[in-house]
Amino acid sequence: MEIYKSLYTYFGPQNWWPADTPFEVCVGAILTQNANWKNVKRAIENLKKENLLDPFKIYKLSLEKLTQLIKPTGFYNVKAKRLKNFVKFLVEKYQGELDALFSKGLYEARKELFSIKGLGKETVDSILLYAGNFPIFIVDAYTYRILNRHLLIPEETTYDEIQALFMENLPHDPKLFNEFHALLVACGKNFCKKKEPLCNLCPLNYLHTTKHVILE
DNA sequence: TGCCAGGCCGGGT
DNA sequence: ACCCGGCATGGC
Repeated sequence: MEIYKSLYTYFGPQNWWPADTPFEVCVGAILTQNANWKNVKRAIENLKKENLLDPFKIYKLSLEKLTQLIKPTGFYNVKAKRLKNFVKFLVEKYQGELDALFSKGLYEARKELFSIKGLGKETVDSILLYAGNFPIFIVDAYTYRILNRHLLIPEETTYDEIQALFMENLPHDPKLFNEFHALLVACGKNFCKKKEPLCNLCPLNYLHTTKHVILE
């Protein structure tokens, strides 16, 4: 919470996820896998321009056409298949309705999403939090690097451990988890980059100097 | 200009 | 059970 406040004070509200619909969140979550968000925006624009940002339309779209449209995100061949896997799941199992999936509850929906090839932990959790509004904390490369660099976690810490760390120390509030993750990304983009081992301007700078051990 | 981005899978130890 | 190469474009 301390960290959250520091980040919020510095960066302000992030207004995530940048999308018009829950389905757009899901598409963005898949396309942003190890990709620059600006490239993802371009790909989503391509889909919107042709009015294809819809589960049934992507379901019917040819793989080749889909591949062309999402090219800017990189890894377009695998991502096109992943999108296809996702919409196939959604259309054939839930009539294309995300709400039907989400009505199963957080952990059942999470299990279902994991069964889709190409959706890993971060992608699934992003869908659950930002499209489903479920209180699940997302861990990503920024989260890991920021915590590790400020000596809050050792190198070998896993996704599940980091997620548990947040979820055991914070109220399960989707609004809080939403903002917190977005703030960590903002911090990571601006300060805790791979270069620059020490981030003097980082609003979390105080953490490793004052030997904070816990996340509260 | 080279390194990196809001990961994930599959094959090899 | 880990470890690592492959996937690939555009930003800065």
